[in-house]
Amino acid sequence: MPRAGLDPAGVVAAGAALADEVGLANLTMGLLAARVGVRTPSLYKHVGGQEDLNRRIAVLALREAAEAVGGAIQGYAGRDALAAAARAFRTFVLEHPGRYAATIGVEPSGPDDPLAIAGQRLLGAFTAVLRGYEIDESDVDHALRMLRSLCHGFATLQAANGFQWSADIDESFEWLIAFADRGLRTM
Amino acid sequence: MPRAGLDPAGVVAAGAALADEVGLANLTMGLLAARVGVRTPSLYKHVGGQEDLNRRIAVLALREAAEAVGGAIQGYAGRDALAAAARAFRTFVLEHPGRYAATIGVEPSGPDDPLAIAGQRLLGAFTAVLRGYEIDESDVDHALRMLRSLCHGFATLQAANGFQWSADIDESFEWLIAFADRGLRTM
DNA sequence: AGACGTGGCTAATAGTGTTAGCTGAAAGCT
DNA sequence: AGCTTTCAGCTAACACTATTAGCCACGTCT
Repeated sequence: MPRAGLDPAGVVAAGAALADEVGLANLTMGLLAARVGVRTPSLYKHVGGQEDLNRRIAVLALREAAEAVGGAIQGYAGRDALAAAARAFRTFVLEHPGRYAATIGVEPSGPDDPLAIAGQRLLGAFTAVLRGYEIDESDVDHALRMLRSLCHGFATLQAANGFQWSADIDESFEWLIAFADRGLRTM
Repeated sequence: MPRAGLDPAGVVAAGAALADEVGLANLTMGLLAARVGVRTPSLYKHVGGQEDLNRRIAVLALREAAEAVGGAIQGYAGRDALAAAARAFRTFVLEHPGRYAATIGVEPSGPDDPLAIAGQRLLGAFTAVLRGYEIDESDVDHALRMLRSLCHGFATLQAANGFQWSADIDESFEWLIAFADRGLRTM
């Protein structure tokens, strides 16, 4: 039996890619094993099990999302930064629905959990966007939650085909960005 | 073997209640069977299987949510209606996380699918809220999606414990309602 | 009372996650 | 080089869940 040369990172990356392709719910250990060219039990040499795999995919997704959003806002401020962040976030979720779905419902075990750290990094990117607006210190947390709810809600609803009827979805998203921008500017 | 006197509606109601208690992911056919006092295979006399059960729970949840939101806004308009609708929606999701989770990711098969009809009813309640604002016809769809994204995003993030840090969550939600109201009033 | 439809049962099958224990390939040491 | 050690991958086995097949008794309807 020739070695496949796997490591945890490779397994997680393959799992994330597979989740994007077939949907997180259809990501099975057997399917992943076949994808990386190995029998199912061998996966347990690299990840602790399905739950552990899910957590690691979530960490990967949050890091990538933070990277995408953080990179997109570089050099922008105010409305431009908001638009860039929102678009980057939505694009990420739509291009990687499986790994993003893995982030929903996982709870960090503590403040130094890699999951918590990755989440904070994504949050940090949105916080940077808010610095381009004149917002009271006491409002920043609320505004952050509002942005997160808007982006998360819109992206997940679209990913789940939650918008059935007519109007153009891209147009709605741009409208939504403008709406948030106006609200944040007039505080 | 005395008959248990079950029917589809009863099974679905029990399934929804159980999903709220243990989480949708942990809702197993065996657990549900035990709950209603019957062996697992007997459930298949009332529902088509797990997927069918999930759809039916989703329909129930959407109907109940529409009822809750629709009832809450009766007699109110403008900001009061918006606040009542948002609070009712969030309360419903937090009190019934399992059945609400069942609504995510299910797609109606057609316009006369009970699922689609129930979804439209919920949407209708939010549409009624928007009638209290002076919004261009062309903006209504976008505003509706914005409201839905905000409420869905906030409620699901909170239900999944997505808000980790300090600030008070109820306060954030009220802030969010005020934010949306201000934005909708100044269009 | 007798016939019938049907809700409940047991038994069996398939698929998935996981653990135990073996074995040979790769890496390190003398 | 040869020896040892580690460990990635394998097979076998088990537990749990969904689902189907087929039987049987309860309750209803005439």
